Amino acid sequence: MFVPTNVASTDRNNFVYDIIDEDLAEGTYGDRVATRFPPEPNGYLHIGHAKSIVLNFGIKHDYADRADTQCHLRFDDTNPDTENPEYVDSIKESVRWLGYDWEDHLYFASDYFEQFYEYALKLIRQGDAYVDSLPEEKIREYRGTVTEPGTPSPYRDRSVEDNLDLFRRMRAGEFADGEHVLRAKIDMSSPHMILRDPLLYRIKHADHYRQGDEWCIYPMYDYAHPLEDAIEGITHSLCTLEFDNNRRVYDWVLEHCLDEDELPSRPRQYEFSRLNLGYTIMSKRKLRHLVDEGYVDGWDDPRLPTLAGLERRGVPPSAVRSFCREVGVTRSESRVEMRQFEHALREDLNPTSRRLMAVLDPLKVVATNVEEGTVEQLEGDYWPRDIEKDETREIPFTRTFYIERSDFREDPPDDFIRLAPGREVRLRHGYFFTCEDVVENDDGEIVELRGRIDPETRDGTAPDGRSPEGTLHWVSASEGRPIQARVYDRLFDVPAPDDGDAPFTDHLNPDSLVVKHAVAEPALADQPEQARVQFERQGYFWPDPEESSPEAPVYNQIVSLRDTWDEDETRLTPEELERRRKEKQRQKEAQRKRSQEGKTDPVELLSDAQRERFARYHEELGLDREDAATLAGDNDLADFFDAAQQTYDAPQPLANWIVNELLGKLEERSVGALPFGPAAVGELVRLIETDAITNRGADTVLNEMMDGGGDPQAIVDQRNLRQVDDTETLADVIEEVIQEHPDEVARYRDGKKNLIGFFMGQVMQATNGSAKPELARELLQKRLSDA
RNA sequence: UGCCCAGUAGCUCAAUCGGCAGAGCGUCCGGCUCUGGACCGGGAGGCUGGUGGUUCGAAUCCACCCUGGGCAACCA
Repeated sequence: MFVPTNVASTDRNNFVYDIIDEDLAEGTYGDRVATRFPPEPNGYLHIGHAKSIVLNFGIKHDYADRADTQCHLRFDDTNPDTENPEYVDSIKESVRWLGYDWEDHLYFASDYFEQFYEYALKLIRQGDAYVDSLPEEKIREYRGTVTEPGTPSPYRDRSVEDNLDLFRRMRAGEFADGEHVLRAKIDMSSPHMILRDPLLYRIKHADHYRQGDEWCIYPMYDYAHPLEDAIEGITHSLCTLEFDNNRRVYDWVLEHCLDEDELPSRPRQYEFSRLNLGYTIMSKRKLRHLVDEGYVDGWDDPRLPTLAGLERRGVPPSAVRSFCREVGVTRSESRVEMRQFEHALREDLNPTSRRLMAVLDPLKVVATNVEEGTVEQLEGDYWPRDIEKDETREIPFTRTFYIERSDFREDPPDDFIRLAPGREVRLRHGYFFTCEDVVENDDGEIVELRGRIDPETRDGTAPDGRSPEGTLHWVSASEGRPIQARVYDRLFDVPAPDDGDAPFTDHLNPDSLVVKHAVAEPALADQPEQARVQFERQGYFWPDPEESSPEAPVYNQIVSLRDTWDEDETRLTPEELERRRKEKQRQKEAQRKRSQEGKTDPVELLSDAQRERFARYHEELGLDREDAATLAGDNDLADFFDAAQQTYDAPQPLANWIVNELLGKLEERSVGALPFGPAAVGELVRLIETDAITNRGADTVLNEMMDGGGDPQAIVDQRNLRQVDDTETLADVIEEVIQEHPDEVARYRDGKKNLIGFFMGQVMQATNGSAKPELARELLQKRLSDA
């Protein structure tokens, strides 16, 4: 079991953690934090799911010291057509592999079928659900489109008795598939398609892998999911962005199924963006296609982003966890570069993998001054000097050995620091070697290199102090052991194989798997079972768990070493960076133009009646165009504005406040739902305009009014928000702030003038936001420029 | 031509109540080195999608616009 690190819990904050912090502070759920990972057992898990698993189970660990936490593994198995136990097992296995433990919180949505049914009866009795007998196409037709409202089904107004009877008979199996459905009665004309009477249940005479033929009606996701969360006492229900729309039904279901007293602590859904990785695909359907059509070797093919594939490839689960923490949790869609994942792998593997030598693409080398048949045992450290581990192994050196074919160039470029004719290199853990001859076959292919070692350099240093630039790995020809090395590259050769019109299989990278007949030093056979090792200068490898055997070792490359010399087409050269920068600049410029061209006068968006009101606001009251249009465009808001003028007749300041401040705090509420009326706002604006309070003080007052109403003047008195415009008082405050922040003062005087904002912030904070800002700023600037 | 979501460094993300625009990756330069790895030091890279507004002060609030994505399954 892994122990979460402090880094993970304190540094890796995200908006979900902010929400949990707040709920904990307010006691929304007491001291409970319950999350869940709810896969449907219809496929294998992939790296995208890992993000969700790490988020959900990570919360359980990160909050364990502050709250009563749990994370459920729940199979969302409400569709009998696609689900089966094989997937259940593989999912459990992958969650465990990632290092997480659901303890005794293993659940199946199918266990709740009876409860779902009871809740459905409740909805019907409340008049919130009805049985619709329209055929499928008609339902679709009646739903309307994104631009046209839907029309109610003729069955929408069936009596509660009829609905109850029909629904019971649906369950009893009296009807064929598709004859009836149960629908929520919400709003067929809602601009949110999802609220146009969503389906709750459909008839499906199918065997369920856990329930058998017990049921012939099955609940839909939108209905089942919120109830599953509520039944299990989930507090924060985290899912991906595409469920954003569904949240409206989620809330509706809970608000109509749960009792009044359960609502304050009901589960809430929050969405985050799913993980997209470059050069691969993440859709279950497409992954299945690759497996079924034989493009890859099963769900656990090491090239696949499935967790089973990563496991087989040798990726350490700890690396997947830290990768997921690194990419973070946000609501903005993004595509993470593969190199970010590779970096996480290397970071994990570097301190934990022994170094060994293996030549993947062997080129024969003969050291002519070494006697034939002698085997000299050299000693080699398993760990580089910067890793504090001290272990060695013996490495046999012989007259004939292999080096990497790519480590020799007959005609080397300037910056090539490896072997070339006449050039000396260091053999890792061994002698300096100079190449003297190149032997080619009839085709002109290099088949052998000949040269001499310097016997004085056995310990890696020369008596005369010379030191070759390059160091090569090598393996004795007679003592080395043949192994098969499978070198993997990205599965696709484009960053986004999902995009575009061409079938995604067109972008398959033909070189995603290269099998090498390699040779490794003998010590490789002495490693613990399934040990991950680094083949020096190449990458990290481990034995394939399925196909490797002591007699015929097969090694998978987990990830290559970072290589700053080899040409890599995905490498970001300075030119490429410059190109991208310019490209971005161009796009911004183009966008600017388009946004200017597309700009419309907000007045054009008004109806005729609203225009009349706009004209009055703009021409008679003298409001500026935008404010007038914004107010006129919202009848409730405009009424509110008109009423507020009765209290305080100052149109433009009132409009400013209502549009710029009140509107921002309203969010989804309407002005009618506020705990205070227009008179209070009129009063508030009067306080500002008469210089009784500052804008910032007014903001504090408004916030308090948003929570519980109240009289502005009373709040001002109670919270002591009266504006401070007394020079002496302010000077004292400023003096104090300056004394407390000598560093910032120095930096300000050094030229970092925008620190004035910082100082203003301090002054405002010290005065509870009631310092007269213009005066404070003036005094501050004066005081700060005094040397 | 509806509703919802999102635009901050090349990439992924931060930025407390509106108050100093930062970090990791990548990149470049230097150091160290028996891995062209790792490590250490330093640099470059930003009109916070745009325009206007509110404010002493806007990445953050308001309006309009631009770009990208999601939603019209008896899938989840």
